[in-house]
Amino acid sequence: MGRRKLEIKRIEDKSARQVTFTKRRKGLLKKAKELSVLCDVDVGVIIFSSRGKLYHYCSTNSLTEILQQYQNCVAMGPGAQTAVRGMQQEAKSKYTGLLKSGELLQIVDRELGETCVNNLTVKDLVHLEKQLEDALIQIRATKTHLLLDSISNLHEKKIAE
Amino acid sequence: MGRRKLEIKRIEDKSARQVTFTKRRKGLLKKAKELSVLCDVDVGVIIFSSRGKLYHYCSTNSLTEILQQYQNCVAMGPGAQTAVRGMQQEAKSKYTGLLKSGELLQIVDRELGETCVNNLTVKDLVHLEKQLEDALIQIRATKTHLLLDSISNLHEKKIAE
DNA sequence: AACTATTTATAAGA
DNA sequence: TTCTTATAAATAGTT
Repeated sequence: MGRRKLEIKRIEDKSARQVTFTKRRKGLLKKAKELSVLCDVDVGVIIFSSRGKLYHYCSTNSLTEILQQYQNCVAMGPGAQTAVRGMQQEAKSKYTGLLKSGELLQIVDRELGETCVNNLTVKDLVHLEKQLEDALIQIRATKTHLLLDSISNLHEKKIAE
Repeated sequence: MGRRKLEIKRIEDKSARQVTFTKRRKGLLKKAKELSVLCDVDVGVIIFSSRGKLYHYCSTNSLTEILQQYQNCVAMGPGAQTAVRGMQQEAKSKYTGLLKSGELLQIVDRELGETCVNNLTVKDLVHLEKQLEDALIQIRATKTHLLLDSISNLHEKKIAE
């Protein structure tokens, strides 16, 4: 739909490619929205430009929700969801305090046991993911704390000069 | 683009809605593919019909990669997107195989050693943080992969009925 | 960034 | 439903 019929292959001219990207990206996102509204379905579109910039559309709050639907489709039954949620709560209350040396990691390791990752269930992975996230939060908080301490020290020294 | 101009709102007639869904779904997936080829970008499209049937397109091997990128970009600020990309490349080359049982965690734990977390340096924490991030990326990729596999299985079963 | 000649998508009809 | 066709919409090349 233009002056000429365009062969569908990579546009070599960088400038032309960029222009086409802008036009067609807009078009695709518009059509995704129209489809979702007209037909009352959930639609998600993700576009990563070559420079790593993200463009997206989704009919629900976030694509994560759509992923959640994938999970819901999984046969395990509706009870599995509640279980996962409960497990996350447990993890949260269990590790609210400061991360002791390797403690959390040991726990994770123990739970992982000798199981090969190919035999892990989604449930296991969700659990592991949550624990790693908690550990990261702790690590980052500690790091920030240390950095702020260093800045304070420097500041005091400067004042003392 | 049809005999009449169509207002973009839910089509109430069920039959007409189904016909439009079939047509526009095909169109959207085609346009997604064209965009990805013409402009050399990564594109993912997920469509969930109201009956829970899944349709999707992705330019890379699996939706897993794109969803992974999306998850990371959404979790962090938009500025961190480029950094994430680099990190993922690094993690990918570092842990090309599957994550062995607790292997990475054992490494982290060993590096943490007997040191109390309060005595760690910022450098140590940055290192630990990085490793946890890598582990998270692996876990998430594996989880998404499992989920998509489950969907495929379900889909096949449904077709088999 | 706008324009417009054409192609493409598709709404309604057969 | 599938195929057809008139028309709307998207967009390639131009200015």
